[in-house]
Amino acid sequence: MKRITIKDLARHLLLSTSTVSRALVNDQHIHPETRAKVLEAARKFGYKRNPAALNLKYGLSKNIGLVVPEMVTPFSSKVLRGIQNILYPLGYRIIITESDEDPHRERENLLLLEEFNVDGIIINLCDKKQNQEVHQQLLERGIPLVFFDRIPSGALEAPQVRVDDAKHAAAMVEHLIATGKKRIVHLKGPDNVLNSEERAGGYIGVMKKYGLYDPGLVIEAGGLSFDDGRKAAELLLKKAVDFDSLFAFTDTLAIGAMNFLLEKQILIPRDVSVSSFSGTELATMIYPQLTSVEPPLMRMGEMAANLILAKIEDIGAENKVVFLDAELKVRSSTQDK
Amino acid sequence: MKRITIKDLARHLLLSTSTVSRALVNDQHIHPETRAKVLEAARKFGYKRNPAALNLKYGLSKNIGLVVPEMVTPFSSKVLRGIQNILYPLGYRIIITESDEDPHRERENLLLLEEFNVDGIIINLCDKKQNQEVHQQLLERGIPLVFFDRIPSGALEAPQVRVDDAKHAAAMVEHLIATGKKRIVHLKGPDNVLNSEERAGGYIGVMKKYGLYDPGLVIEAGGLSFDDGRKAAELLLKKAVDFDSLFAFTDTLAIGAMNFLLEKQILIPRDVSVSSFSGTELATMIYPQLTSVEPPLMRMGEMAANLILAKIEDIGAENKVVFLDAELKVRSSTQDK
DNA sequence: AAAGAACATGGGAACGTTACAAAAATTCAT
DNA sequence: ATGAATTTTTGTAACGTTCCCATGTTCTTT
Repeated sequence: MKRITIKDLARHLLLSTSTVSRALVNDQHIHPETRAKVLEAARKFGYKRNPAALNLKYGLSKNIGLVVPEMVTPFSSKVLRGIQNILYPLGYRIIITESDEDPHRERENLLLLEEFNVDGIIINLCDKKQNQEVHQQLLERGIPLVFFDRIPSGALEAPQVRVDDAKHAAAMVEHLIATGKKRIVHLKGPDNVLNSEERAGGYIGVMKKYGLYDPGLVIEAGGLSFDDGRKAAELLLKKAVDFDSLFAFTDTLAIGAMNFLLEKQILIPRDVSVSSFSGTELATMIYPQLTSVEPPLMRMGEMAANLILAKIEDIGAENKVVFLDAELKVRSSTQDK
Repeated sequence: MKRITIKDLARHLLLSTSTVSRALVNDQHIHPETRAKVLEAARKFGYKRNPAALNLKYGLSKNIGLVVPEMVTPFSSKVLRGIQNILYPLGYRIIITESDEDPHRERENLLLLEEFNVDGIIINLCDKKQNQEVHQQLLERGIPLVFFDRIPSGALEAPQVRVDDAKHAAAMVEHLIATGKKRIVHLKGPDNVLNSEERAGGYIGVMKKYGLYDPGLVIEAGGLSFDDGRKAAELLLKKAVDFDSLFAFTDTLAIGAMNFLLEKQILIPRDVSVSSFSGTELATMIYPQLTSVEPPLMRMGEMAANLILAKIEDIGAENKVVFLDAELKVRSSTQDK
């Protein structure tokens, strides 16, 4: 089926392509009657402008790349939703790539997206500094980047959307303490993620404030998967750490740990209460439901989309760092009932 | 940053654009030495062919659309992974849209993708017949469709990738019976999904074979969400249905039901064993882990990608219906230990 | 040595759209 | 009525690439 082009319309209406084009873009230098006729014919024949032609003409592909560490949990999907909300109505296409928590794949994804001629890239890092030269390079080549959630350690000239990790981690620990917990384990995220340090910082601050801090309570997960969570819990038991609650860097870690504890007949929340950061739907899919700090993921996506649009429009636009407020959702994993 | 074009290379090398082009596409009518020079310059200046120009020239956008009901569970992500495996190396971009289990949004997504000028669409339906005119229309306009997992009820001229729902459902029921269960509830999928009927068919067949069939054991879920699963379980208890196990249409339904049962102190698998179809990572994220029929999702995606490629290459290609073999994964939700 | 074959390169059109300059048609003021 | 001002329309180049045709080289073959 051949696509209807402006030429087809022009031929049919005995007008020049320029006139038809002007009618379609609502230019002022055109007779209202002519415009009406063109619009009518366009409707009738189902004319749609050819994005490729525009791309070629303006050098803008109307493609935005998205790079995320994984899509197994609903985290990225939620952010994607937000991005789509903003970008689809504007005619942008979104190309998604998964890094699989592997900086090497992240690098490949970024280069692939550049190949695809994207107008900009929205990215959730898998490593706080591994690909910094690539990011820098992309920026220098005029491809704007926007970081969200997991941000780079160095000072890159790019906007960011994030939450205040330390603040919300602190709030969570306060919550645990308020429910009477004293031996709160922090399942810290891996070193290669900047947020690990910040959330741990929030935890340590509050623990110290109440005189509860004990370095033995902090245990670092090797990665961010369920399995890493399991292994961390296993280690806790093996080391015979005395604990009454657990605050994990992430949903996945918390759930992995929780499952291991349940297998060992440790009841939640009766014996140990469990909580996490970066809560997604996952937190409500499991039993018992997981208390978690939930960032407004959809808004995060919308914000990131708006920031990238601003950068596309004006490459010199300010590199804002936007902090969004997360919500502390208390669920059954931290309250006996 | 200006993109390097063939013209730039031509100017620099004092050659015509035709020659440069020929060197780059490895045409035979070119002196090896010239080709080497061009390739070297291309490498040095970081030349990349402009996809938009090719799109315009050949009328192919190298965009493939993907339409899925949801991305909250890892189901679609897994399929996407498979699709990417095949299509990204070939320079295709994949544009993802979510229908949110809403035929109206599915329709909008399809039209959006058409607007985006995709070369083909891979789709997992949210309703077996709601948008059939749209699908038909797209096919008529020369946009190939490939269906996977949830397929249309009518006979559309399009390839499909699926599993044998009845067969695998039957296998699951056999498994439950083999573990000594007799009162097996089937949490049937909603009417608007074709697979519901087929999986229920497999269930009924085996139940009858063993003389265990009782219509009272079949309960239809209103939808496919966790909540629909919860509600179904609630209904089971309210109706005081006597059952010792449960086979759900889907992971999400099974998990929703399971959580409700757990809340009511019904232990799994001690009191009731639970199983599902279309298992994803979700099945292993929960406690106890869920026994499930797991279709090879990544291969499903790869298959779908290959089928759409065949159709793009030759619109008249055969409309194959590919059946993939699913695996029955037995986990703790159906075995006492 | 000449004619033809084989090879290597250049020129230009085409894909669909828009923007600018130019031309044509219309309106207006005197 | 007539030139000037204004409105409307047209022609054309350009975006980057490829491909066909034409032209110019070099190499065979007799």
